[in-house]
Amino acid sequence: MGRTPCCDIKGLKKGPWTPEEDKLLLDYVQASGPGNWRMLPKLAGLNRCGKSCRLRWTNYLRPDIKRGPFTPEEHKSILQLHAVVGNKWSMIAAQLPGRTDNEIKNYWNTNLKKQLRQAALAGEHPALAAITTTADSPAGTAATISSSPAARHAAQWETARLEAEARLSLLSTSGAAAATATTSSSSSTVAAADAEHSAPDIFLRLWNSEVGDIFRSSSSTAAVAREEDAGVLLQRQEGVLLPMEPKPAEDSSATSNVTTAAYGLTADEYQVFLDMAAEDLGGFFHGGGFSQIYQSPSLFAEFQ
DNA sequence: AAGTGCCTCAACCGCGGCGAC
DNA sequence: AGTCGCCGCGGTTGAGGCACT
Repeated sequence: MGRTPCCDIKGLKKGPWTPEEDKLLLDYVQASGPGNWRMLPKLAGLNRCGKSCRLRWTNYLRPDIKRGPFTPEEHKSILQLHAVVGNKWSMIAAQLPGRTDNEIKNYWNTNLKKQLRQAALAGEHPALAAITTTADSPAGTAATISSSPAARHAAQWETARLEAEARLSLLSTSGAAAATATTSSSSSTVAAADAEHSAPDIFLRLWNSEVGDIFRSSSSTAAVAREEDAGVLLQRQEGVLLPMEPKPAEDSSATSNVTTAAYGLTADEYQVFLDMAAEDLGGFFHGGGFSQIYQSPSLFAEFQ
């Protein structure tokens, strides 16, 4: 390849946008619509790369962007969606109308992750401690999981399950505290709202569903050995996932065998499992997500 | 009032996916 | 089938604002 990135072109402006540049971009997009970001700067009279223009539009200038602090519903949705899909910010953003992936990512990194870590360091949630610390470490869980899809998937499910369980525990604790304490902090507001909703956790519901049954039955026996075989660099210690010493990379030709062997499934069976999970989650996502569920009593009842 | 450290968030960077050729 | 180029995503950075001493 070796293609020169568009932003390497000399003379293009970088850094903060001026109001004049914003107006040029806004006027052009409103007149012609977004698209062809590569050509847009030239057509709009901007001395910026297309990438920068797209980012400015999607994260700041778009008219449907919602400003202001996250609501308790949004807060909870982010927590639960993150437990299910991980750092798929665009996927999470798609469930929160008016919120950008960048905004959610920042919110998570500066707010939610800190909250979880503080709770973990307080000794209330050892599982969270392992998750939040290893996830931050370059040599931690996410970074050291092998490239095997099955291994990644197994680790994601396991991590999400532990995180969801710990979070439920955290919410029940903080919710009870919020019911007795009368502070005005945003976190207690959120906790109070959570306690008020006491809604089921999407991940635990999925975990306890038919999809989870299949996953558990196919992966529970000799789980540790399988995780090692599959290259999942984790070890379980009293319910806490800890990073293991890295093993030499698997031969790529053997990866598909490892994939299915890790679960004790044939390739077809594994695909069926993935399809079922996708279908279950897909229905959830296409149904409008958590905000939709919370706003609709019938949907909420159905979800329980 | 000045200095310092922390936090937030807009913006950048690098990479991968995917369609066009 | 291979290459090119655009787009979008996730991780990271750093300037500016804020709180604290």
